[in-house]
Amino acid sequence: MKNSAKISLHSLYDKLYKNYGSQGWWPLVDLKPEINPTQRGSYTGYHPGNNNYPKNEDQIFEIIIGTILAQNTSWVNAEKALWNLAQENLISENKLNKLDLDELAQIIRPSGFFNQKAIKIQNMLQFLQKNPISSLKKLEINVLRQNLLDIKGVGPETADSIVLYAFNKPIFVNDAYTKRLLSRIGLIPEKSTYDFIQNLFHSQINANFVVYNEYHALIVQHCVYVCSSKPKCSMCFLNQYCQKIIPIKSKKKAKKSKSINKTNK
DNA sequence: GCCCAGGAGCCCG
DNA sequence: CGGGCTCATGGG
Repeated sequence: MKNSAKISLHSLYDKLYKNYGSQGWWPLVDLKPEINPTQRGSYTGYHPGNNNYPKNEDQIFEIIIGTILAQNTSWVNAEKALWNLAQENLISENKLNKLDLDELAQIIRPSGFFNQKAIKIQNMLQFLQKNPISSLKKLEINVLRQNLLDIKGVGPETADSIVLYAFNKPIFVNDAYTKRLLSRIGLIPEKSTYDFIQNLFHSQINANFVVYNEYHALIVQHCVYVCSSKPKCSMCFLNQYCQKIIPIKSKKKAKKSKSINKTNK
């Protein structure tokens, strides 16, 4: 287990891309009548089309709302909330500004944490009134990121997702999947901080919007279906590089230290 | 019923 | 600065 060869971040990207291809994030809601809920992004693999093009302000706005709705939930659930908004033609600053907090919360219910997320969306709306999307586009990347981080309810992953996927600026989006994958293949310690992991990518992968866009999306793709919390190591094309191959059907816990706290809770 | 999902804020030592 | 808690729906 320990003598597996380490893979570089470049090589990891190449292998993910070779296996999964372009992910075309960010997935946008598509209200075309022939597209029913079971044909949308979350069901067809998250990426119905290539979204790597300059976005208009409506699309930027939708992505910003989507990043908040997607916090700590499945994209399927976040998309249901977006779908609810879209059906009432509410994915616009003007419309959302007229909506009161409780109405908004009910509409986005499927995304979970809906009371908190409604507040976060309103915080974002206030921010956008002072800082319209047209002006945000002109900001230097780190200034934009910091402005977003100052909004209550926008943490590092959400800010970076907006910078990258809404504004097409090159920044690497770290997340729970990235940490899980990298720690399993032995590239980082399990308790690495957000910034440490992000800096690792920034130091080894040249700043490029398309690459950062695809890289994060590819990691999500791989971790949802293969390197999941109960990983499918036998079908993983990375298992020759992995430090933590978990045999299928293993019912006993690998370590007993951590599970004790949980079961006694 | 339990576990998990593209986090963030807050509190506490 | 790190760890634990809270927020909550929906699918497996």
